[in-house]
Amino acid sequence: MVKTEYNHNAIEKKWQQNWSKIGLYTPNLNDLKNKFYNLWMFPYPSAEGLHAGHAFASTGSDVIGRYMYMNGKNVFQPIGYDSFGIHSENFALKINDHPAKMIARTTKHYEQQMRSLGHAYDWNRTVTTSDSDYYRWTQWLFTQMFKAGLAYKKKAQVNWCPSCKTVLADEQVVTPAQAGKEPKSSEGETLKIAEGMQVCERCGTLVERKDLEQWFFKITDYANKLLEGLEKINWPEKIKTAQRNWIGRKEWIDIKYPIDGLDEEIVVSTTRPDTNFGATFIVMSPEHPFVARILTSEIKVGDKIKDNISKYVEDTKSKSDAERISEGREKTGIFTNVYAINNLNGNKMPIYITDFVLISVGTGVVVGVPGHDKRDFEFAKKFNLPIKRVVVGKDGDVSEIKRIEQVQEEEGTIINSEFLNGLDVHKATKKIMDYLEDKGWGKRVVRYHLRDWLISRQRYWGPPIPMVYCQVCAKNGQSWFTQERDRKTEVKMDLKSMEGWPASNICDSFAGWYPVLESDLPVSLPNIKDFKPEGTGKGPLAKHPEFYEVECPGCGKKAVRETDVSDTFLDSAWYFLRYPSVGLKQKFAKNQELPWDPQITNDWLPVDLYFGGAEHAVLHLMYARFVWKMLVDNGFVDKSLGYEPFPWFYAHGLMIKDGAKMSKSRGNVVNPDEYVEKYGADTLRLYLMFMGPMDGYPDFRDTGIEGMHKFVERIWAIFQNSQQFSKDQQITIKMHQTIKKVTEDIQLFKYNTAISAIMEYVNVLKVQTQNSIIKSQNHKLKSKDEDIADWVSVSSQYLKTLALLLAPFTPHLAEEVWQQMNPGSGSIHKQKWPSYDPKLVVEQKLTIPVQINGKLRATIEIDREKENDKDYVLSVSKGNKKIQKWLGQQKLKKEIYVPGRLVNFVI
RNA sequence: GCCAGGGUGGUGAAAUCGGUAUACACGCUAGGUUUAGGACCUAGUGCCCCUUAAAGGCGUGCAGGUUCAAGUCCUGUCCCUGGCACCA
Repeated sequence: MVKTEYNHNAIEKKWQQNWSKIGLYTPNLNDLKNKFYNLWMFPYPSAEGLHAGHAFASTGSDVIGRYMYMNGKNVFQPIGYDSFGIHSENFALKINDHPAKMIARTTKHYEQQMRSLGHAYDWNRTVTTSDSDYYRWTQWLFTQMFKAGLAYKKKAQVNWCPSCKTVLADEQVVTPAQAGKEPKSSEGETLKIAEGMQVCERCGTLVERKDLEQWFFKITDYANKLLEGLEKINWPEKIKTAQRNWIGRKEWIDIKYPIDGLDEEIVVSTTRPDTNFGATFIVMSPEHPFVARILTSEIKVGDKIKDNISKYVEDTKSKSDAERISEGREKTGIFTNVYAINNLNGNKMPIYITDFVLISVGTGVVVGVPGHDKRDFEFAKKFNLPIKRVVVGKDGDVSEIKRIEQVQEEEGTIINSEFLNGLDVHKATKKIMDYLEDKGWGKRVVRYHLRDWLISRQRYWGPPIPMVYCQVCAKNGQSWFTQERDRKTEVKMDLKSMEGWPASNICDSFAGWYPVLESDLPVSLPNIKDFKPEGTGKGPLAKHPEFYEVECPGCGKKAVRETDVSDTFLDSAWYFLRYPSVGLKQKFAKNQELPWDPQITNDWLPVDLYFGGAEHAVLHLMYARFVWKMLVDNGFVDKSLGYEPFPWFYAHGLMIKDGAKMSKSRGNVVNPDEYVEKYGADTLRLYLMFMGPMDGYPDFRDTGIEGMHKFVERIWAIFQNSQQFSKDQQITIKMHQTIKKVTEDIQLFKYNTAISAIMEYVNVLKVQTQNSIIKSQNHKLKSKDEDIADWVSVSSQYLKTLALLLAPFTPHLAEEVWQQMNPGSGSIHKQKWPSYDPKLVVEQKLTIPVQINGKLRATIEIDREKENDKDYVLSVSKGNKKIQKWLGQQKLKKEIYVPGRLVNFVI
């Protein structure tokens, strides 16, 4: 055997340079035949550099891209940097650097790292979200949101991270487990994980609530569209479920109860009216208008009670929602001295005011059913209210009955409901909803859990929100909307046609606000030194009059610019639209500038395969879908492209190290660079893909990668000894089987089993190599008997196939051996993926297990042609010595033969 | 609490229209080669019984069931991971 060492460093570098030189991965985007837009979620360039988890995910995406390439697809595989935003800024603050400087450094480092992994990225079309050339369009997107009536500023109780010193969207407030961080107090001390903990997705600090005026995007307008769209897309079920849960569509019923002695009604909302027969009281949020009317004495309840209520309402004001509904907290409340009447049974129910009922949920009034609800039960115990349970019959929902029995042991009366007898929860709910609507006592309402997207951030490193506020215009009730209305009236647009105009009826609420003129974009982020967040509720730009003092776009007088920046997730909500248009002229349409070329966009979108992490289930993946839908609805993206940006999404898993998620604080971050240096990118890629299924949570281990390195060297050795192969039916069959297996597995992202199939094939070749050494010595003597030409061509076919199958996993090695074998034939990555002959994937000999009473006792070998000859197979089985011994004098009860699978004798 | 998904050797994991459980690797053991180590090569490696071999018994979280046959299907149960949650 000839031994030549495989110099991975030199060979990998050589091919990376060559591919770049010949532009192998820069597709001609005007060639639309078989387009395949293969997208991997772009990383944010942290100061620590790319870690092995990135390499795992990106290689997974690269393998399928390369496979598609070899299957005749015109693959576009771009890469960029999510470099704007809080994550990058936090790193810059940590290392005491300016984010702009840091990003310039880290993106360079990332590029170098990603190039070294040998991914097939089109380096001519990259995107960096902090470039003004990019964020100009993020700002443009904001103005379009505003003009579509989908952006508004409102004072609200919002999530506040005391460490990042900014507000956060609901989606960015998570459990410590989701953040993958240990929870921290606002002082930065590490806390023990407790149930219900809500932390900042970025830094793990316990989130607080603050009342602040903030910009929101009306994603709630799209709740139903976001929900419906999930039905048609090829996404993992768990991601779809997460989005469904987050959108939280539920059918409620608002039920009217007359108030005893008053000409009033109270509207209670519920999703479980089936338990309504067991209602014994009503609880109302302190913010409810009914309470306000008590306090103004419009509704008379007596002075003493009124005073108590007034005090209780005041007390509640100091408490956050989270605090009010926190588990285990003792129930509090005030009786109003007013009763409501349950239409269903005429029962009088006392009305209480309590803080565990939130005005933001339903109608802010809840009917108390202590027999069926834990909170109501606690409340009833505290205020000595009756407890009643509704039994809906033996055939009812089992868990429901169990729950009832549990309470029954404690106290209360049982009501047998004939009305709902025998129905499960869903049917009972439907029946009573129908009944209540028929009687006119209730009305079905669809409600969503989804909340509007809080878009402003009191930080520096982001696109300044391109909005201007003018006090003069505000006083006059003027805004962009009033101007637009006037303009439209002036050009004699049919006013009726404006009915659908999103903001035609909201002009008032936007008094004073103007988007920055499109021609004035970008609103550049000034290079300031005091960019550190201070936590005042205003961003660092608020200290710079030279930034915020501007002319009003409406009246030309002095006005102020918004000083908050937008959320990072806005940057990443549209980047995939930008990639194909990078490098093209900015002015794409006749009358309107767009961030993308409409033609190229129509040709290349939507994304064919989106490859990314499951952690973005309700963040990026929800925001991007929303933005896309808005762009389609407002004519910026052609309807014909469909209403979903990612029809196919694959969620890869997460690599761990020593049983935990990689993080710098744990000190378990694996840097791919040292492995690339020591073993080569091909070995690393192969190891990462072999560790386990792509959607799993593989643990990185050094010993594993050493094993893979040996495998790579073994492959190299086989190619260096290629002349010693001879034709062999066993190898031919194995080759066809391997092509089949690898092809099928890659399509299912089962790279680990695809690689093990290649290993089996290599093991067969290896045995052959050894046998060949002996054979080739005899060969000279017998060469007349053999067809040498055939011998050579078959031999090279075995190896060519091996190289082709390896190409997506080990692109450099495959290229090197391919060029050795086929000089001048072009890159292996442009070759056609091998196909298999279905006739040649089956072996001529079959091994059939023979069982006695279902236990394996022997195996027999038969010819493939005899596969369906039951009598023959059974007689061979009975002729087997071991089986004869087992059968002996026993009576054969039954003989089973599953053709080609097994034989079973029952005795 | 509700909704998904999952529990297989010392380790990562294969195998689910029911049909040879543990493929492929890692690790380990023994031998070869080597001055030694590493590397490489060969053999072995689920557990139990046994001097060894042959033969056998037991084995996919646990307890049952269906079946000629169960990791795979059914019932119950325990545990783990993820999503939602005093949402009324």
